[in-house]
Amino acid sequence: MTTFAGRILYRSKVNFIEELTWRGMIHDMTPGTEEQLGKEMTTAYVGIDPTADSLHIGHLVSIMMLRHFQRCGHKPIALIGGATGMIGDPSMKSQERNLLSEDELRHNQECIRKQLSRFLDFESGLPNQAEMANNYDWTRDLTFLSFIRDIGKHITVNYMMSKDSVRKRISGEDREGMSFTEFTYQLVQGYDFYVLYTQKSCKLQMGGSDQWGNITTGTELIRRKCGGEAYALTCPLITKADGGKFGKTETGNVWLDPARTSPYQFYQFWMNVSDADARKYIRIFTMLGREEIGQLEQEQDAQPHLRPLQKALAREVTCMVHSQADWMAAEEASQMLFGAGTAESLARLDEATFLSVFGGVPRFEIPSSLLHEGIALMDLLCTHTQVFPSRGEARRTLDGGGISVNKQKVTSVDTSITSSDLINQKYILVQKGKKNYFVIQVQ
RNA sequence: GGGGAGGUUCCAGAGCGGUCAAAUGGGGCAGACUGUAAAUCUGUUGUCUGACGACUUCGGAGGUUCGAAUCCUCCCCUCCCCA
Repeated sequence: MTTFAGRILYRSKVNFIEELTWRGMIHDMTPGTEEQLGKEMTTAYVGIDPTADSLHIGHLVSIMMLRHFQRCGHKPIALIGGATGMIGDPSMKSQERNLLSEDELRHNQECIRKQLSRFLDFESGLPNQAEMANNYDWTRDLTFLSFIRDIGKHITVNYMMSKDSVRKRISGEDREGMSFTEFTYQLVQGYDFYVLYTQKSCKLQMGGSDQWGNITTGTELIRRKCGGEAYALTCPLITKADGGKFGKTETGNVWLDPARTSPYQFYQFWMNVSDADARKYIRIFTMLGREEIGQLEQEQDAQPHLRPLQKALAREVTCMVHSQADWMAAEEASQMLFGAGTAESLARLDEATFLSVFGGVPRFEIPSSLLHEGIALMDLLCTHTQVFPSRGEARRTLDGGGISVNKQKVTSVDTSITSSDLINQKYILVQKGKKNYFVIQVQ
């Protein structure tokens, strides 16, 4: 049909929209988005809040979108929301944000960039090499006057008020009202899109479905201010089948930084996903193809207790975020902990194996002198280590049969621990509930 | 500026002078059942104590009272309506 070189190049690649569609990653998009992507190499961005120096798995969906985008021959931009992050998006219902200093901001940005480079190509020199931007750079010196003159003039309050995120806050049952700052958020974000559109001819913004209103304010601003055509594409918010929040564990966020969430814990997070969620997540968080996933689903149906989906999911994501070695170590540890591990097999472990198995398990250190006379288990768990935050909680858990030491259930509050309980003369393995392991190491 | 409603333990939300560490629901944690799943059921959910009990909590500061989350005063904050 056409001989235009660019078209042929990009037509030969996987179709981005098709890819995301079968993976269940498309919630909504503006008309013409697919045509735009078929026409030429397109630049798209997603926003990332630099609130910490590590990403967590809540960011992973956006990252995967960018990853697919780049694989399909397009150019991804990761936009660090240094400025917008200070305001707080009303659609997230987030309360006050603390202001980051510029140093912190840059530090976080650098760390995030490193993490992103595992997913995106930032340095091949190819035309669709990924880029990073920070909206603080163009917002910092923006004056209020120029903002309301040059940007605010193009968007009516009526338009802004019609957004769900705004409407929900000013009408309806639990209206809370919103500050001017929050109200302005969509315009500030829209301005980002405008800047990227004019400076990097970025024509598409992607994000979670809660971002739809904010994104379309951007496309609207681009249309009104310079008559340009820009597009929006959102993915469904990741949910859990039981309605809980995705990406949280008892201990909080699941981070990509191994110093914050060990590869073992990371692996365990994915292993513990429910069946229903595993089907959904494996499409979103892994690059596995259709056939492979179909195969795994059949296996899951046939032998659900083997958890092939969870295993594959945990393997793929752990390898992608951490490394193959980390995955193997995590899997080995899991085998030992959840497999047929008994008190005897535990005692038989040599130190090297023990360490490799429990490397990712939270560890506490105590001086060896504590054990000479023997020590009350309660003291050990509450005062000398932080396995439990309070004695009351420790006692309650114990009463409910929730504490095991070296794989053996503890039944008495008066249990004490001595040197003879040490594995390899050095370690004590404590379980809080079935799944939470702690290692106490003697110094 | 005027009028109204309200700030309670992780959240929502009762309590409105003692019987309140504070109902109920959600969430969390643990147990049973299982497949390291879901659903269900059970226990638990301020700190210390083996237990009796002690101590710190109901926006903040004072006050009334034998006794306050509950009454009074001032202050701070939030929301709604009118201007």
